[in-house]
Amino acid sequence: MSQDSERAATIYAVAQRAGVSTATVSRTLAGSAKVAPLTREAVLEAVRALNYLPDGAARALAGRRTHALGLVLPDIVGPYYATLLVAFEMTASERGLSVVISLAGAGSTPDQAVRTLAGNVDGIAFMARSAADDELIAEIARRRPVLTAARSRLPGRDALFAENRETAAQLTRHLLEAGHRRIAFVGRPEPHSDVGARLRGVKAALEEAGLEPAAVFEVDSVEAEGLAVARRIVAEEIALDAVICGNDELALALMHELQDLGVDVPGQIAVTGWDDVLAARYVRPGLTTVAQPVQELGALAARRLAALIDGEAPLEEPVVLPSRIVHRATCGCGTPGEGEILA
Amino acid sequence: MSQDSERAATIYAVAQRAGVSTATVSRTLAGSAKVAPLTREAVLEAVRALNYLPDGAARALAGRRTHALGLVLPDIVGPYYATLLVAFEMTASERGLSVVISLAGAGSTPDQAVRTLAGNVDGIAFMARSAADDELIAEIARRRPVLTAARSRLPGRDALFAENRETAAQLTRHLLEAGHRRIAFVGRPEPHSDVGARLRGVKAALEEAGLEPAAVFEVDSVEAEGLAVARRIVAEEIALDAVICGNDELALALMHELQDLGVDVPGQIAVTGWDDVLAARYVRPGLTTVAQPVQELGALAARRLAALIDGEAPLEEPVVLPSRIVHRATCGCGTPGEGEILA
DNA sequence: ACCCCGAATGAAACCGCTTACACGCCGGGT
DNA sequence: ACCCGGCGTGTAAGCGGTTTCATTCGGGGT
Repeated sequence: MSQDSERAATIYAVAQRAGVSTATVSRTLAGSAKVAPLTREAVLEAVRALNYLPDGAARALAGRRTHALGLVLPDIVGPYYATLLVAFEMTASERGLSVVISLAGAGSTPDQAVRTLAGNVDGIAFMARSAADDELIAEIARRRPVLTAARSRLPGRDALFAENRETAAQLTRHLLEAGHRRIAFVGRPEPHSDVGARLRGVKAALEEAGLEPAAVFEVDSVEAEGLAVARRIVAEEIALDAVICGNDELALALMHELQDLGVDVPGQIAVTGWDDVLAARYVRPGLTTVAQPVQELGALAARRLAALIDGEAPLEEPVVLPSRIVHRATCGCGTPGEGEILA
Repeated sequence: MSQDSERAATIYAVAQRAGVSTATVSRTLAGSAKVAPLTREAVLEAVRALNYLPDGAARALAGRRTHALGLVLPDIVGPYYATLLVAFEMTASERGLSVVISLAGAGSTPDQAVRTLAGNVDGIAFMARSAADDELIAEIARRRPVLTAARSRLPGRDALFAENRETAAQLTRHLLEAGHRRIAFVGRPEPHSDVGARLRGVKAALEEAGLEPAAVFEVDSVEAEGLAVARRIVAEEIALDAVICGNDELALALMHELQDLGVDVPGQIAVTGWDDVLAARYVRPGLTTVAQPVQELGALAARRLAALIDGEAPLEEPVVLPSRIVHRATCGCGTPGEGEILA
């Protein structure tokens, strides 16, 4: 046996040892109502003596509050979700709430997992392209407060976003100002995805300049695809001044391979990414990319969800947090700004 | 209001609508005991019609099982913990268990958070240098199955590790074979930490060769420190052939700065890291580092914890999973092996 | 001395589900 | 025809807390 076999002490045992009723123990521990100092001491001493651990399930059942937030994420590794998660958890735990996560991998039976999750928490935040579809979220929303982040919005529910479109347009204009004309995009612009919004921003900026994308490579955001695109560009001699990638993995792989194939970055082809991962700082030349407000997104999600659970009204409008272009060297603008390694 | 105000359907409502008792509903949903096909259908239809969502708290209370695993991590971002977490969650969810995380940040009041967590789950995995100390873990262990990973072992409890010492020794020997003699170590070797074990391995291998570390820079594993160490090495003209870093962040920052200061890596100074982060593949020259079996660690932790909860006996011996040196170019051995970007 | 009030506490009714136990029913063996 | 054994189902007792409501008790005001 891993744990001691003595049956765990209950609130009744504590009450008995302290010579009070369970109500008093409960009140003492909750710190809510008034308890006479002497009584309080007796209770606390009994708690200590019995190594009493309140049962979360019983507490949740009686109090009609699990004090837990659900977080549904795609099963993707990488700094983006890790950062989000950390910020979410920290914010939740500051408020005494715990976090139950569910990685709605496309493979499994996410519906059931999400439903079970819903039965175990006070509210759920659905992040990005997690496998839960709108219909399922709507179903859950009828029973629990719910919120979405970086994901298509549900009418009447809180929605959080990191800015994509305008930032992408800005990035594109920057590239245009640096003299690039033949600009390509790499990434799969799925309907309501971030990457889709980025492509729209790029197109919009290009259109302002009377241009259109020199090419759009619709590939998944994984390293192997970046590599493949680089090879295609060189092999098929696609004439390009710059390529805007939907994320950093893509950009890093593409740039690395371009260099291996003898292409000068950014001299011949400029490259940009999105996310500002660690590697973006360390490759040479430094990768120009976009830093998203991931921490803020995670923290805000937890805060809003807690507010909704406390009965606050949903926000009228989606919240859009600003992203920030990090100028390094691969955009070829010649004036690298910040983005250096913090000293 | 965020969610519909109609009171959520309970098992009683379902039973009534289906014309059966709550026991039958429970049995049907649990899929455990025999239920007549017709009855089952009636129940399921009632569940659907009422959009019934079982209350996890009530279920846990009655069943004396939360069906949840606790995971305590340091509040560190980076691919290591993200990968661990993903593997842990996937493995848990395959078994129908949910995962409650707690980031035991050194700052907060981790003890209380961990205790509360313990009251909400069937068992807890303590990972790496999370803020929970041995005493606290021992206290929890008296009430719940508990396991540690990449962390000092608790007598009588399961313990999982990634190999550190021998791999570090191997890495050191490799450096020696490449002709390096003056070898330094960078990282803070805290008592039971991974980094400590790595330093011991380095020292052991050096000793075999009749050497000792040319220097040990005891700094935290953050970029800024790597940068600072690089500057010291150059400014103080410390004569070094190679520097083994406790993790990749340190190695990347150090190497980048060394290069900026005109030092040839690995020509003048070889550099190695630990963890095999994404950036290790993309810097030039490619960073030689050590890949840890993080996924396996996470998955195994979940599997073992589930087993302990099911009453299995703890393992007699700690489990040590092998790490793997990824040879790239910064070790200066001239024969870069694998570690290329996956095509 | 009496009354009233508030503070501290206790009794007990839930919260929604699981499950031990009991029961009714039906079919096969004797 | 009778008995017995299972199967399918219902009854009801918890699981371990929270919270409402009532009760007790000690003072201060008049």
